[in-house]
Amino acid sequence: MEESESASDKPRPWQSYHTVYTNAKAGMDGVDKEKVQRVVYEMSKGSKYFENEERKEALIRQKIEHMRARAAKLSAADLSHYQKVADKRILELDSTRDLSRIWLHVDMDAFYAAVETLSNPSLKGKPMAVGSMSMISTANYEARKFGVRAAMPGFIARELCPDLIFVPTDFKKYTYYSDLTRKVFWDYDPNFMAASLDEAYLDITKVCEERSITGAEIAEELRSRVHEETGLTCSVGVAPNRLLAKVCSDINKPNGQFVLPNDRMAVMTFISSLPIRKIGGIGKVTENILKGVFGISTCEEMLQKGSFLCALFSHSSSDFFLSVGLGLGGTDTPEARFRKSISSERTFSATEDAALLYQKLADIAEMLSADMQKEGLSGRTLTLKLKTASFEVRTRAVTLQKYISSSDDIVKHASNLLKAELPISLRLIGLRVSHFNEDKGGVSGDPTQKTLTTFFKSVDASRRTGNDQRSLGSDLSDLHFISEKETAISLDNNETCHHEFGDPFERKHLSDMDDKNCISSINACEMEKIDELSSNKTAAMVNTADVKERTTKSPKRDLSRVSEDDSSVQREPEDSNPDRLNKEPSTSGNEEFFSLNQMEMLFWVDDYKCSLCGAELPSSFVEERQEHSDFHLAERLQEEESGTGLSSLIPRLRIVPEDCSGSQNRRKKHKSSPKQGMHLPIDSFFTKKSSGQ
DNA sequence: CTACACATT
DNA sequence: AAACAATGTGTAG
Ligand SMILES: Nc1ccn([C@H]2C[C@H](O)[C@@H](COP(=O)(O)OP(=O)(O)OP(=O)(O)O)O2)c(=O)n1
Ligand SMILES: [Mg+2]
Repeated sequence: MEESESASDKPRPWQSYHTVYTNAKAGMDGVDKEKVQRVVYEMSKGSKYFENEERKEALIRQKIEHMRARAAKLSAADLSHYQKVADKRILELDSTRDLSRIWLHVDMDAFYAAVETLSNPSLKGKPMAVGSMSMISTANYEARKFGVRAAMPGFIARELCPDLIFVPTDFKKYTYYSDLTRKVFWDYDPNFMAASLDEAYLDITKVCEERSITGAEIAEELRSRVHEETGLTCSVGVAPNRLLAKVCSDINKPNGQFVLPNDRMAVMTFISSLPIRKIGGIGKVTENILKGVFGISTCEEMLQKGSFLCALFSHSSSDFFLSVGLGLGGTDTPEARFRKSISSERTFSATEDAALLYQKLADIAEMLSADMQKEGLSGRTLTLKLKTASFEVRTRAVTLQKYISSSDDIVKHASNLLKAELPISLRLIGLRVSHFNEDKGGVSGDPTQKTLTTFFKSVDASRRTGNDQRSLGSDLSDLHFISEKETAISLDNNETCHHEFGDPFERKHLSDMDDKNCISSINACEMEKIDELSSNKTAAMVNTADVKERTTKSPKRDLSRVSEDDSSVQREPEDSNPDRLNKEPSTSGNEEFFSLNQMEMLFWVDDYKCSLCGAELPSSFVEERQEHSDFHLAERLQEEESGTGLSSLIPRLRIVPEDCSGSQNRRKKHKSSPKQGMHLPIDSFFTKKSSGQ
């Protein structure tokens, strides 16, 4: 506020620092962005963190310059060619539009903060943030008025709002309330996809039909039911696909809803003036690049600049951008995917003491190994992640001949990787294991499928548009199946963080955009479905409706993890830990879902009784519930097994195909697959080569 | 495959 | 004083 200087000559260095904290977000209406910018800058400048941010920004600026130069070099002939390419792709994409489904996205308002206020009403009306001085998970709307928001360090937030009250995170609480909301969601779509503890996607097509009522009415009813059951408010978005529904739920947040009719014209009108940054998958960097290089700020401009996008970006990236311009998104259903990697990392005060670093490494290996054991995982690729004292991140990986999972094996190989980096001053060490064996995909026919998939790639790939992905399994009401993980961490005191897993919604792609290509993906998803397994045997039993065509969603598992770490704070019972670190309850529990879900759905009636066997377990017994669901899962798996022949299964089994290369999407772009050149050879040549010089 | 970058919660 | 953690995905080489 007051930057009282009227003088225009005064230097304002903070204006050059681009924080993400001033981006539009619900509750940021009357915020004095200039002040936030200045305070964040003042609190940041001179720090190692800040210097690294500046370095990264400089690289992005370079990237933009480079792309600009390439765009400027395109000849009239090139542009003419790409215009044709773009027009053709737009037509193809548009032909995949499916306006037959009605998707609803629910997003709880200031979730963690709202839950904390329920348990401590005295917080009502006061600016409050959930998290620590190091990191804030979220803030209530009173605090947001000051510019305080998720992902902001607490010490900076306090500067913006001196009276800010800090409340440590308590995942058990959030999981409990999340389960309550899911119970409501389940009534509208038993196959709903949970995107995180506080978000979910529901395909309400069927409910609307059966009850002959509109999406708006369902939204209204669902919101009031959620409020009745939990005392919490949420915001809803209803649209023809998930990508749009997600955007819509943010429009009238908090405690509001927005319905986008299943009408092509309505969609195009809506999407046209929409800032691209509102689309999931388009973050700070992508926004800057599209704006800086092509002057694109709104979705409709994606179509207008289609020729440039096709000329400078990879096929998948440009397809994604074009589909955004058309307002396309995922309308299909499920598929659950299994985790592809598991990792653990820790931040500590920077040190260059090799012995100390090796000790930290061993600690992390221990935690990771423990997490892997909980899920019976073992993998061949080990990746060491390092963050230097200057915040520079490095990764070093090795792919082994054999699968490893023991702490000793991990430490052994990780030490070799670290050794090559010494001497070095680090502030974080992390380890990730991927290339699993376990899950392997067993189940019927995977191998075959993969192969086939490969072939199809070009072909069918087709996709269906949109895609999102999702994840989650969905359902299950209670159990949180899905798992979301949230983690909180703590550093010194308690910091917390968290996060959940993903939601997969729409796109992913991204990547670095670099000059040539970048991003991509869009559709995708498809993939094989696992269904084989699950659906087969089990599915048969229950299925709710069965249908949706194929399997319906399967569950997904998820990942969750936890780590514990040093001490710190609380942790609850074990695995799930409390705040600080993350936690999530479940862990292995998730896996079950998928099967459970499909088949019968294990559900906690009245929130305490198992729908399958009547056993009573209050939702606060997170772990116990997991074990319980595991038990049922195991039952099902056995049944399945006998049928399919999987043999070892363990709890998690199912695996999905996954394969490394990405089957699903196909689009990965040329890169990996040599073959695909078919469709875009021309583009590729021009794009990369000729223009690039 | 490896390394890196981006995104999301 | 103080800037997380976990996962997925794309891409270049
Ligand atoms: N960087 C982030 C983003 C989110 N969260 C947590 C806290 C949120 O309560 C929860 C849900 O995320 P949302 O993005 O939906 O944010 P909120 O629900 O808090 O607020 P909103 O009202 O904007 O949805 O996830 C977090 O810990 N760190
Ligand atoms: Mg929310």
